[in-house]
Amino acid sequence: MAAPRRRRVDTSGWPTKELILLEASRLFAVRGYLGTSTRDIAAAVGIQQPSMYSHFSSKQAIAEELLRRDLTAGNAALERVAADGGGAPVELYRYLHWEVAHDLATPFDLRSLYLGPLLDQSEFAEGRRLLKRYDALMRSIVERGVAAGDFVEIDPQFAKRLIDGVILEAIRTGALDNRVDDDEPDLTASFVLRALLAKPSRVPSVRTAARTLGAPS
Amino acid sequence: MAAPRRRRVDTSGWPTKELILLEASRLFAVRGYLGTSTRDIAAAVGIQQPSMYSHFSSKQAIAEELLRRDLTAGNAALERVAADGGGAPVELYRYLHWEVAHDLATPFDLRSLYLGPLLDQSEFAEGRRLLKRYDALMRSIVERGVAAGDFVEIDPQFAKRLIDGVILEAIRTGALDNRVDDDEPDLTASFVLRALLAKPSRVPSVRTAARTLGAPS
DNA sequence: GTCTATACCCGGATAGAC
DNA sequence: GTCTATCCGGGTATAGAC
Repeated sequence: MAAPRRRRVDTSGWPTKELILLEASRLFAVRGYLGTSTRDIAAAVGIQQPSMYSHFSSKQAIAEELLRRDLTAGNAALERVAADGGGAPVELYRYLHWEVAHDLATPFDLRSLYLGPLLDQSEFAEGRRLLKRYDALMRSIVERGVAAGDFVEIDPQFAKRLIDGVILEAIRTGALDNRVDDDEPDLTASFVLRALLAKPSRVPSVRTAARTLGAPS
Repeated sequence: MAAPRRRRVDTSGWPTKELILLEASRLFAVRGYLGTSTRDIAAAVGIQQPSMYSHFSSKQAIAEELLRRDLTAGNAALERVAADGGGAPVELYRYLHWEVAHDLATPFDLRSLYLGPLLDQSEFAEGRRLLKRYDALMRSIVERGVAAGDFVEIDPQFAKRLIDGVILEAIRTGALDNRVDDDEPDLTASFVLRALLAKPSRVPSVRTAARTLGAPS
């Protein structure tokens, strides 16, 4: 609970539209989507409130754009990992590593979009559609791992929920400065694999295999 | 994502104040705290909006009461578990088991209170205070487990964050009907212990020892 | 304790000049 | 693309009768 400072980003030269997305994501994270007014966002960017409507047709459109960009990138990474193959443990490790690294590196703060009830609202159907794609891809990996005997015998849907919990925790605290000095993406992926692998002693070899393949860029 | 139905509770004979707390918690969970109006809550209870102010001085007071009850119960369970002793793995198992069972059993739906940015707002200082107590108790267990060599060598603060992620996932999905048929509290606690124990093979004996001690009632 | 009526504020969004 | 001015709806909360 020590002084949660935020990362700093050099925004010089960013177009106004990008600044709106950045500041909106941060205000959404701290005050929530509904707790953030379009006047708050405009003030953070340094423009007047109606000027935002030259870039976005509504406040909702800002949140949609943030969701679209993030979920598209995540799904693309997950698809590349699955296409590269290597077996469910390696694929899961590689995706978790990418996801946590992504959460730590992105200037946007997407907490409230995934943690709050925002995605449950009918207006955000596109985000839900992209999230379903993620669900299917992730469940496929877990199912293959269980079927192949790589993972412990566990309901794949249940395992996926626990994995989601760990990922959301990374999103939840990724923007804060209270992180450990070590390799957080590796620590997180290893934590999940220790819990899932039928033989936890395989974690080092999975890590090595994943590292050989590199990031799903 | 299959049909998330909600649990049903027999509320016959409940006093109006309790009905307000129940319906408010469920509306907060689905629409968010700010997305829920006092009119919504009153309509769900079956009274007029101003009648709520005979029971609570403000909408915020409703959320505070929900937080106070839940966090007080959780901290009490955690303190009893720690007082009973038995070693960090057993204590962690017992608390996680209690917490998940509690999330599945409570009629209140407290998702938005813990998942959204609500607790970050300055108005909810009491909730933050109670949550700090939880943080200290939980970190103490993890630190003892690492120091004693029961757990893998891991930054205790980092391990606690991952545990929090799993607990929050239980809160996030506990009110839904998409759960597995098996013993979810045990599955969740076992998942975490497999990831944390230096010797994952100890999970069965930890579970047995925890079961012998029973629930921290 | 519950009702009706209402005060009052603040939010999203539009109009139209520059 | 940004500004000022403004509309309108919906939100919290209070007043006061029953």
